[in-house]
Amino acid sequence: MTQSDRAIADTVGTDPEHMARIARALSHPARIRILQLLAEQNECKGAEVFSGLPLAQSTISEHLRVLREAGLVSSHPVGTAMTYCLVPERIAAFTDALDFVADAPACDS
Amino acid sequence: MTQSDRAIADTVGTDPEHMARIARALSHPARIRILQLLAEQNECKGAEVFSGLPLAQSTISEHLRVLREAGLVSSHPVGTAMTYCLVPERIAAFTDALDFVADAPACDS
DNA sequence: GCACTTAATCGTCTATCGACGATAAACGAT
DNA sequence: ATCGTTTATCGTCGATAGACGATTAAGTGC
Repeated sequence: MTQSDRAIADTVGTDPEHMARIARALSHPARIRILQLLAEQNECKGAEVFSGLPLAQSTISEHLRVLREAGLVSSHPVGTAMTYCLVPERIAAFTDALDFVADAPACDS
Repeated sequence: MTQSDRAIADTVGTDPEHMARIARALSHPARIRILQLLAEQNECKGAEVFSGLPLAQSTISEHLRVLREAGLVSSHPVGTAMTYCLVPERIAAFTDALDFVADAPACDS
């Protein structure tokens, strides 16, 4: 890892606490599914998220809260409903931080 | 996402269960620290991992087990000690899968 | 064989997660 | 104002995670 690589990494945030929080938000299949659903709808669609998963409405709402608190998803009301959007930059920042690990040379043994 | 992108993604594995398992393994600050430590030592060093964190030996051993079971770290005995190595490909595969979400167009609202 | 070092496992405890149904809160429409 | 729709929150429960010290297992060296 070069000096400038390190600088970029610091910008992006390699803080273990922070990275772990993001990973935690990603650590449930339903939440991955939600992100994939949102990624598929390039128009950030409302809460047919609720019908897209075999889980109770309250459960999905909770998953959305976790994703929102991690900054991976944003939401805003639209009439009586809600629109959920990906925040791709946050996910990209996380993968960037991880890449400094992924790009490490493999063990030579 | 193009057709060929999708093919790559499938190869790499966008299965939510699988992705969530990897994220789960990454979801603890101590485990992130361990990966960073291993990435810094380009020679995959033994268990001065144990002295690198303010945690009991048994706790760190447990974290290493989680990382090993997720395939992110490998280990082999060297004399009476142990050598731990990153498996960068596994981490890369995970970030690749995530990038299909990270590369999604941002919400236009 | 016996001591010594190192890592993994066990047992226990507390804290957090994830699921659900029920309820509340916000809003639009009539 | 009331009703229906949509989402968030609450309360509860069982399951899992994470920490630790103690113990076991594996390997080296005498």
